[in-house]
Amino acid sequence: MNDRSHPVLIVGTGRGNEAAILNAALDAFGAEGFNGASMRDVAKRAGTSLSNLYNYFPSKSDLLAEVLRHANDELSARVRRAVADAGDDAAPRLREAVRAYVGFVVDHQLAMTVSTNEVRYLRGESRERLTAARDATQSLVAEIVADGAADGTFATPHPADAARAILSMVGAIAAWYRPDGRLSRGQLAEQHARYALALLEAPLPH
Amino acid sequence: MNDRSHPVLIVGTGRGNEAAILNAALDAFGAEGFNGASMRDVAKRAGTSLSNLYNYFPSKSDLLAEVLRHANDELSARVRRAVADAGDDAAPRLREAVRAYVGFVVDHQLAMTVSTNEVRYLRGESRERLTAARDATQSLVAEIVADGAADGTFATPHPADAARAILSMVGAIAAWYRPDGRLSRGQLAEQHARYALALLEAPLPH
DNA sequence: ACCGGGTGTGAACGATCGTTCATGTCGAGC
DNA sequence: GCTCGACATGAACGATCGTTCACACCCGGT
Repeated sequence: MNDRSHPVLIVGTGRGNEAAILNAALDAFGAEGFNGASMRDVAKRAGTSLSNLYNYFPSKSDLLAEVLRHANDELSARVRRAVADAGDDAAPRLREAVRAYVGFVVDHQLAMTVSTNEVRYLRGESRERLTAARDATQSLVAEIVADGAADGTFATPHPADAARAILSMVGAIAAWYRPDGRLSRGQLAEQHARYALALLEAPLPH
Repeated sequence: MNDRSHPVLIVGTGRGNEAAILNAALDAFGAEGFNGASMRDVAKRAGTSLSNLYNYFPSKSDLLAEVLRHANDELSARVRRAVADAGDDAAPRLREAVRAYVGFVVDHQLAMTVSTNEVRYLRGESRERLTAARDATQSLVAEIVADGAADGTFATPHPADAARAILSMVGAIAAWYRPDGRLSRGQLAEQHARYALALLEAPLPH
């Protein structure tokens, strides 16, 4: 049991069963959807009791919010790290950002799926906090595109929307990717980096 | 009431309240998700009684399956029509296919959202039937890409996956498009047609 | 005149939901 | 040795769920 094809998203948090509960919630929400999964499902997957969940999270919604926060934190950290090591030119910076983004989607496919499909079930402040955090992550890519468009590296006449198109295309990988499929993790990242640069009308190697 | 910014997806079907129920189910599933929306919600939106729904559809799942079938039928018809009038060359054929696809997403944003987000709650035969129908629709675009790659119109080294990337990018419009936003329906279609051709590494007008 | 099927309704069933509560254990700090 | 908070449990609450049922209305064919 617990033999996964991907790294665990949430590691020890200091509190007793918190990480186990969060990972269980990720699995449950991913398998059945937020409304389809019950707190009893989450408890069973986490190997604890139903009522104990409420010692860690005040409600099912808060549990979802915490899961999504951890997912975006990891994605954001990966993209930030990749871009920081990519020099100053827009093209290689974008290439590395896309490769990092694809890497997250492959490594944490379920987290990406839950992030895109279930965020709409959050309400109020937690919804806004998460949307803002996700926008910040996406801005990492959008700024590279804007820089490249400004200095002529990217010739696309619509750079502002192109960033969103690229992120949509990359995020959607989570909906169809299978680890045992035709494409390896590396090939997938390479292909999508090229798609992104082509879409931006950047010069490509032949 | 019933003052919509988009055309109604399902029109009269011959049976009494069938179309009203299907459109109500589309609205309910779109607003709350399949598991979040109740049959009582659907009945209220359709202006009929809870038990009467079961005179038309044997279960909530069958109701979802019918909604998704109508949505894909309309999308498929639009793309087919557009491609049929687009001549023989791959580039204009792809352009018209993407424009038609974007047009559907804009005109039936909720249907597109429900189609992508809720299809996973179908099980068994209805799930397979719908997946097959959706694959057939997507193949309309995939075949154009394959033809264009074969005759050299599209220079991308990865044509098979490029079609999926394009459809992901276009389908994702449903997640963010707002009718009162910066982009008109026509501009959105034009931009995405260009994104698609650029991604395929086709020659572009300057 | 009657009858059967399509269409409609309100009440009800058993199951499951998110959440709360009373209670228990256990180890760290005084 | 005692206390207190963190962690854990099973039972229970009221609400809501999908579905079924018994029963009515209406109308075209006999």
